[in-house]
Amino acid sequence: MHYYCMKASSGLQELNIRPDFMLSYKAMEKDKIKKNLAAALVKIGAGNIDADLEHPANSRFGDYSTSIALKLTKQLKKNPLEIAQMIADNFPKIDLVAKIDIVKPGFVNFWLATDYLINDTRNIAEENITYPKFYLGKEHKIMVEFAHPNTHKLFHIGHLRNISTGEAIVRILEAAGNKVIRTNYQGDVGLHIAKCLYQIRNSQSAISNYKSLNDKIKFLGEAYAKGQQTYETNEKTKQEILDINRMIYEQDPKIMKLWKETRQWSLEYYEEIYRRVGSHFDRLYFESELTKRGIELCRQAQDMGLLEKSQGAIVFNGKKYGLDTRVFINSLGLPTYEGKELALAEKEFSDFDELDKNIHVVTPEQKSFFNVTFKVEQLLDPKKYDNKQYHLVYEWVNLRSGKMSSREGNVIEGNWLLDETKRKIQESYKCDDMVAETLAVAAVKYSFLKTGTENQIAFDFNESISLEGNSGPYLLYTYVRTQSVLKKAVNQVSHDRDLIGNNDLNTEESDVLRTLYHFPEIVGKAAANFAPNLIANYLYDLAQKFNLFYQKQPILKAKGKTRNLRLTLTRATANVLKNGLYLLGINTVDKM
RNA sequence: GCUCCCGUAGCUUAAUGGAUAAAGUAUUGGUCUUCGGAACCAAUGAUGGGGGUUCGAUUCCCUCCGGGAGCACCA
Repeated sequence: MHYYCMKASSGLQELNIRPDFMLSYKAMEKDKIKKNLAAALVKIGAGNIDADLEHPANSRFGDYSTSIALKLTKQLKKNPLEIAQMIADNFPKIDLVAKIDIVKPGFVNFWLATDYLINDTRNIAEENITYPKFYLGKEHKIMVEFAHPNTHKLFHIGHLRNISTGEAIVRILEAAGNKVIRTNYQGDVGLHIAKCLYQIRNSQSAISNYKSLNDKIKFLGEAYAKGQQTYETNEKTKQEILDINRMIYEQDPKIMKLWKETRQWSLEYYEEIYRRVGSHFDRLYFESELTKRGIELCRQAQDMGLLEKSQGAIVFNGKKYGLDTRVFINSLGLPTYEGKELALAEKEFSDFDELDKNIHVVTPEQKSFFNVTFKVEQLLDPKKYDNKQYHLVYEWVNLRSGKMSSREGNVIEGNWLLDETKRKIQESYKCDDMVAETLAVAAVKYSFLKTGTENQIAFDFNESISLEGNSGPYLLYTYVRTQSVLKKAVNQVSHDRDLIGNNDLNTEESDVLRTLYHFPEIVGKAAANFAPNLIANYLYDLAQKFNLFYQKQPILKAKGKTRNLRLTLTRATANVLKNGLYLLGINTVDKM
């Protein structure tokens, strides 16, 4: 077994991933070339160094390329082309490599033997795909905490981006060999709820008036907006809202009935959305279950000298660590978000035995919050928390016209977006309800996932949710094409049939062939960088190449070996699309 | 004021320090006697400004400009 270290992106360096837990590849093409390249480098006197080896962006530069010769000019005191030639001359002859080229400034380009690639493709066509392993510790166990909508509020398109990202991260890490625990932390106490409940208590309409889930959620949203308004403008009601907030924290029976019922509305509403987008959770955590333990842990931290009293509150003084100062227990004696986080961490790290890592999928404005709480946890119990917590930043979904805010009433609800997309699909194309639903979810999820998590999305319905070009429906359409062809292929490809020896491929066949085998590597990279967009981009590239191949090269009308090869390429493309889309949390359809 | 993130074609986005900066969309023109036109081909069009490190910078460093976020009792 070779251990293969993948370079972590800058954001990942703070994970302190130990090399032996990185990626363990089972002898892939790349490892074989790397090994022989290393041998050649020793031979020419460059010593034991790790050379770069990548797929060139342009396929005319071969399947793999290294720029190591350019980097060795000083050390070897030779010009790069000379060094490149020496590397090529000393590279051990192996069947895998058909050709080595030396190019301009000093690149060494490797061309893989077509026979090998065809063999790979045949494996993929038989759905025999092995992903590289990516482990973050010896337990191979990771918690991914995502979605986290707060009760009594709308599930908006920002949450939709979160849940799409979180779900994809979960599936990718699972594919990379980990046991993944899905959790979801929801705020069901706090001022936003007090505002909402205050308004309901003081309104004329009884909550029993609202029957459908839709009406209930709409009612909650309106109540919150009004409560928010009076909180800001009326000092007297502000005090009453603060009282209600305290009652919720203290689980005062006078407010519990209303709180429980409205909270349940929210939870049912969220369950419906989770089902709709194909997510589920192993454990839902709630702020309300953390109040008591949060206070206890803060007291404990205070006794240890980690937290201190300041202006009636209990705070963490971050200055000596270069961090912000933040409040853990406010001057009313209630635990803040920070205080409760200590109790959450304790639960999360004991409910499922030992974890290698806990990944929190959360927007960037909570950086300061996480830096501080992670620090306090680590000081509280280094053995338990050291290097275990990670804040995976995903960025906001903003509107072209500006930020969404409930105050402005321009919050775009997740369900609305899915419904609108579905409607648009059904207006433009003939397809049944199930297919339209799958396509809508695919279009929405893909539109979020194709962008890197660290980029803000400027959302515009007509432009963001596309059904053509680089879109979810395009990938599904490509998959449907493959299914259609494969169904019509009366003589299924016989995998025993010798495809090898048919090396005279045309450009389109070759391009598909030379893209298919990247798939496991891409999944490994996506896992190591927590970057679903790498898979999205790869699938799109593959789909484009397949569609061009499909356009120019008849599959079913071809004869003999050519037909078999083309069918194998088609089947392999289908499998990569299906498996890749699964990793993105997107279902395929056979007809559309 | 301090800290962090982001500035790539009209718009939305790609690009482990590598080769001619890649797509979608929009605009214009083309492809159907052919396996699904939600497709394919072509044209037009870009790294915010200025320094630096390097054989090589969209990428790393400095600075300026522009956008976003955070910095004590919200979550």
